[in-house]
Amino acid sequence: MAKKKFYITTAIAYPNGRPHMGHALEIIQADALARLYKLFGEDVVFQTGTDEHGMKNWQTAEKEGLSVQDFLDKNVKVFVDLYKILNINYDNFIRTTDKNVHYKGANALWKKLVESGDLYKKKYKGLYCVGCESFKTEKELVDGKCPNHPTREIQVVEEENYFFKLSKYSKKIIEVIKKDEYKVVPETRKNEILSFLKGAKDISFSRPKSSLSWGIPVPDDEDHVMYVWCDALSNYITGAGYGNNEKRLKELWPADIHVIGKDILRFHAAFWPAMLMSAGVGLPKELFVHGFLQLSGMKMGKSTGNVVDPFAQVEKYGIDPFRFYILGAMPIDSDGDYNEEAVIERINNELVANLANFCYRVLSFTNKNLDSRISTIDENKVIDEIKPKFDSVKEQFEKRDFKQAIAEIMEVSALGNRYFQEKEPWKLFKEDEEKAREVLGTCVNIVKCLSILVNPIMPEFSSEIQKQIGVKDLKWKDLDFSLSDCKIGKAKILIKKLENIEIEKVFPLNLKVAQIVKAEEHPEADKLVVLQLDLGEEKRQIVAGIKKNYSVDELVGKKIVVVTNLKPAKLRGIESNGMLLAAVHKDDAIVLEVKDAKPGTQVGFPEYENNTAQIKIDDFAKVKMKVENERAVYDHLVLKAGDEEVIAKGAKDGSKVS
RNA sequence: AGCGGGGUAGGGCAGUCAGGAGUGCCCGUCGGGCUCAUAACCCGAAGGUCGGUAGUUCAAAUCUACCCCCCGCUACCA
Repeated sequence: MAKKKFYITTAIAYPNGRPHMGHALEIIQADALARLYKLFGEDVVFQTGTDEHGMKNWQTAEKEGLSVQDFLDKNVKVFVDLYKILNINYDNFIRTTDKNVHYKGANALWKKLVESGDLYKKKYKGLYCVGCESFKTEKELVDGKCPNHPTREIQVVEEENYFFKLSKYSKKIIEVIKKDEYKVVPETRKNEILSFLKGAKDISFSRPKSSLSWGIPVPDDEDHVMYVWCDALSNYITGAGYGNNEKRLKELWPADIHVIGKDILRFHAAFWPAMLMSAGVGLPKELFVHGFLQLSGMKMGKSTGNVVDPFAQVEKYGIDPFRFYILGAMPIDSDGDYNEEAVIERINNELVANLANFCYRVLSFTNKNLDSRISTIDENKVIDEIKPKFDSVKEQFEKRDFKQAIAEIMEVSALGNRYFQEKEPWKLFKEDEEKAREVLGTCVNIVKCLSILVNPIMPEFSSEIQKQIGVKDLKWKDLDFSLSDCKIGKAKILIKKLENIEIEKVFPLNLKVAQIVKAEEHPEADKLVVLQLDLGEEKRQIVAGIKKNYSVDELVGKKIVVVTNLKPAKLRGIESNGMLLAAVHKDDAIVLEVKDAKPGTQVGFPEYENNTAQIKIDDFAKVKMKVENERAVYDHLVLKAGDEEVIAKGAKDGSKVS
């Protein structure tokens, strides 16, 4: 029998829109693992793909005026393009709309579950929200309404669906997860799923064709379509040959690692193993669950045009540095942070200054002063210090802690830098060339080892360094100091320090100075006042909730700050076209004012661009501005109208500005 | 509100599960060294009541209980 291959997968992406940073994160992590196990000498098969059924895809396609298939083809291509740009070395790309491979496999799996007696039909009566297109539980409702669509009525809908006996398997699954036969990494996720499994109920496994037409038909029952579990999760085995290529399946399955995000833990650590058990298929060995990337400083979302686009980021920072940052940004058991200032900092001060510079420094020195030749190396202290690091790096990789693995690698090059400094070869080579050759021999070997260690993270950099040394395709077992009496190639700078990079910072609000020309009490409300404003070029009417704090008379003539890009709304029947800014602390509200600035003057922060796109009230609520010293402060910057600081007179420090 | 994450030096983090002198990393600041290298590298210093209170203990950043504060998600969520 052929040797078992090392099979690693990512979750399949839902190609309903463009790929975002999260997709980049997951595929980079999986790719790094795939490369790691190749270094270890495994025969790796790496699969990714797309999850193409479901109402959302269907609807979005319709909205764009395309046939579903055209829509999907178009979107999937963008994912494939991204993976190419990211230097992702996958072997198989599975699409759930693939009739030859996937449909066959999914059908085979369904039939197996039927044979095991684990699928049964049940009438399901549920509370259905048309807005969400999904069933809600009693608990999720707020005052009997869907929290996301409070204006719509919840309908009681009765459907007949197939159900899968998850409950039958929950005990067994708890066992295998506890024993690490199905290893859930990290620990926190393992605990989480174990507590979920205790109360696991059977799951709905199909949808009537009438409510979900875009999916795989249930075998022998035309009225039903498979729900996402059998349709999507099954990709891991169908792509490996289940139901379509038994020989291949034997080589690949069980999967060695599934890489997924924390949001789909339940499906992979509970539903999926239960399905496999029911079908009599072995379980995957490991489930590696990553957190999310928080896009700090720019988390305003789509409406403000502030989405971080992985394509643009790679373009800006380069593939390897981007991979380096992404992998280094994720703590093993919590969310990571992506912000461009940190990206630049880490690339410049760690990647370039420490590691890349060490490589160049060593190789170019050897080129220039030693005729590119190194000799045998002495037994020496630095080697003893470095050798144990190889195991530490491996250990961290095996824990899937890329962040720590990178930290360990950086220590190797830091040790190299220190050694170079101590030995002062730039002096030594003038007095004792042979001695200098030994020192550089040691250094070149360190560079060689670094090129191996760093390979899963930065494949391009790794192979380029090896090229410069004159070696190729080194594996983990080549981590040694055996390179001697040889000539190296020409040194080149591979990763440059980033300078003059512009980080586009957008302040989500478009603020202007407005003078109150008229103020009246709102006839229908006891908290609101209606203000007529002069904004220089234009007039506006806004409604503000400050009746308790100000009389209408004292408001007239004030020059205040108004949000001008807010979607207009009617408040108790009167249209409000904007919102004034005030410092709010409990029941106090103090209006932000300016003295000299003319009506219509742009208000903002010179460091930020002002967003002009219209935003919704929820987006506005996300803007964190606070009072410090009677000034409005955002990101440590003081809000200004031209040169003039905007004042909230008498406002307490820490008051929210809203 | 529910769920999740967090509060450790001026900023950003690791350390906490298996308690043992505040140990460490990156940036910033200050001082020194080096000049091979991408103004990179090396050495050193200043800077902390480890969110609070109470407890367990010979010993608590770490364990227990209670409390306070921040953030994220319910949405393009991998």
